Amino acid sequence: MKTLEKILENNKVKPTAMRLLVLQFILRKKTALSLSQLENYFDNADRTTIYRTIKTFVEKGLVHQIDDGTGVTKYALCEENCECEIETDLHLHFHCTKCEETTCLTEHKIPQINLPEGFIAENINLVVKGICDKCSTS
Amino acid sequence: MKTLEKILENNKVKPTAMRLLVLQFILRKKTALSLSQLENYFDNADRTTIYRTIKTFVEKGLVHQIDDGTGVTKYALCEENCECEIETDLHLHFHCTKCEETTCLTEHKIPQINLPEGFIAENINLVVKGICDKCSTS
DNA sequence: ATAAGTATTGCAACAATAGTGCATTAACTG
DNA sequence: CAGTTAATGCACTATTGTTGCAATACTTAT
Ligand SMILES: [Mn+2]
Ligand SMILES: [Mn+2]
Ligand SMILES: [Zn+2]
Ligand SMILES: [Zn+2]
Repeated sequence: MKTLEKILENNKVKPTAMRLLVLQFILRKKTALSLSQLENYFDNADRTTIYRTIKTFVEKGLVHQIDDGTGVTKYALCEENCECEIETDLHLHFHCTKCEETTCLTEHKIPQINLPEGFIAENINLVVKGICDKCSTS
Repeated sequence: MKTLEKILENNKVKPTAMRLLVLQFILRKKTALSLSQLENYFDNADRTTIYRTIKTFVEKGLVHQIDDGTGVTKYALCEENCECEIETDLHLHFHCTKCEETTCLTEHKIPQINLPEGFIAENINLVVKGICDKCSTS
């Protein structure tokens, strides 16, 4: 069980108060989160600070961004030793249309995609929409 | 070769002047387009009218929306007898990071995705980013 | 310990996209 | 032609994301 400070230091991020709080929030949450969720939770913190905190986390490879098709960027913790690019990861994401939560399916890698002649793939984003496990069994 | 009017009527859309012009523009363009591209092209037309024209086209199944990960929704003509949902289609989309054009790869269907227990898929969006055929051969 | 330099934060402002309310105009129906 | 419905134009709003800059906090060298 690593401390919050250790996690930040391992990713070469200086552990400031705000960064520790944001990291704690991300760690506790099992699904991906948006900036506005953080803004609502830390309602006396500055919007820009939260924005730049997440930006730093993304740049340092601590979290990855997810475009789940809702128009709002989501963020989730990277796996340990994760090799994901800055923009996306190789695993697929699930967006539940009922609870509106976005989940990283880290075990489910994106299958091989074959493209027409001349197209060169650099990055792939695969988002499945539907009903998540929690919502389907309740 | 169908006339523009026929295409609209087949989709139960009344052929107004603006709708015909927008449809013509979409038909001529081989790649997906954004609202701002339409706004720039029809620079004396009202933004809202263009917005609602596209919205009507989407609702009537004439075009489908594409979330290509750029943050700007793109629109492209549906194939004939296309069974695509309102939001997305079953084929994959390619976004070129060089020319910034988004292409429908209508022949390339999204492969079967298996999900963890309890997750129910309703819709899948797969976007590949990279270099398109035109940009890779020039 | 102090001063200088660097990193972080807070505030204000901006831009782009998306969307709504409502009055006006055009088209259609009897 | 009058009455009804549909489409358009204008103004305004909301949200997300982003930047500039001044004020703090933190670090490092004298
Ligand atoms: Mn993920
Ligand atoms: Mn398409
Ligand atoms: Zn759910
Ligand atoms: Zn290209």
